Amino acid sequence: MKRAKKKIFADFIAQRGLKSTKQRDIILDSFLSSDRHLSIEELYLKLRAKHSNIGYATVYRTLKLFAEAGIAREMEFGDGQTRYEHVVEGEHHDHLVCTRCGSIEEFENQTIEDLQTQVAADRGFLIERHRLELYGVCGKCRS
Amino acid sequence: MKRAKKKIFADFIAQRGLKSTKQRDIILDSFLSSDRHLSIEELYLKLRAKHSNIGYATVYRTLKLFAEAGIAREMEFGDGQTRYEHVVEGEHHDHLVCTRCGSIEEFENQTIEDLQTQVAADRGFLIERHRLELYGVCGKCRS
DNA sequence: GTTAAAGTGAATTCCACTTTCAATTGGAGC
DNA sequence: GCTCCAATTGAAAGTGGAATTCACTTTAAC
Repeated sequence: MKRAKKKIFADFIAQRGLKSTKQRDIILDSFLSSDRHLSIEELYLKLRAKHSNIGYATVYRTLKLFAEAGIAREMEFGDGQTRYEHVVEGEHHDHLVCTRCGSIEEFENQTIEDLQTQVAADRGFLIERHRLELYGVCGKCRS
Repeated sequence: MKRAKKKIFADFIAQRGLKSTKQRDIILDSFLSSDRHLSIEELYLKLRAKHSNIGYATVYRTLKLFAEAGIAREMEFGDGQTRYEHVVEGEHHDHLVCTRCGSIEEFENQTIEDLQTQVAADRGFLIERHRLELYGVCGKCRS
């Protein structure tokens, strides 16, 4: 899967006439082997540990590129930081966010999706995207 | 209803040992007779038109107070600005946000709520609150 | 190898709040 | 009404994360 993502990004780069650089390679590598919901800051700090010469701006711009290339998605869970999550082809999911430990789980529910579409249709509204987040206490924190 | 909200806020003020000031009265009045999803900036500008002596910081702090008093709720719809919506006793609703004109509609769907609770329960997760927003094009913008 | 376009990163700016602080103002007790 | 003091106000300064600038570097296509 990591291969596939790299391929997608390489194609994106080529198709847009952009350049392949070692910073982008490093950032992509690090992103792909990271937690599924990473903020710019977190990735930047992680990178600094090994590559002290990569700037915040580059991480910021590269993540934006990932989003444009379709291998990452921008998310925000109310802590004021934009997070980037890995995009899996054809998959859509919503989130369960633990307000104690901050962990983020994912879930899918087609029935909920269908109901959303119906609610919108009833009002002549055409849905482009949605966000559904459930905040609460995860199993681990409850026990 | 406007009366009821004013009563709630007056009680809140009294109970917390805070003071009743003309700025707070003016801001509350303006808030209650406004659109249901107002940003600080929007309310501030609206107020400036009639009362040039009310500062941004006061509007900001007063809206926070409204939220604490339970007559307003903080919301954020991805445009980077915090919005305050009117709270109606015992009511819960989600939002339909038009990405063209920025209008915000509300809706309720108990079945969706129930499914959310069930999804969470299946994972040992206890929901405290949630956010569900559908982004797309409203009926008006489509026609 | 040359070179022009693309990329980089330290530093700066932007922006939406948030807090500070000196001056002002309710309001409880005379 | 008058005093006193904590609460309030608003201009201005501060914050923190995002976004942009700009003076170099690198790439990659000749």
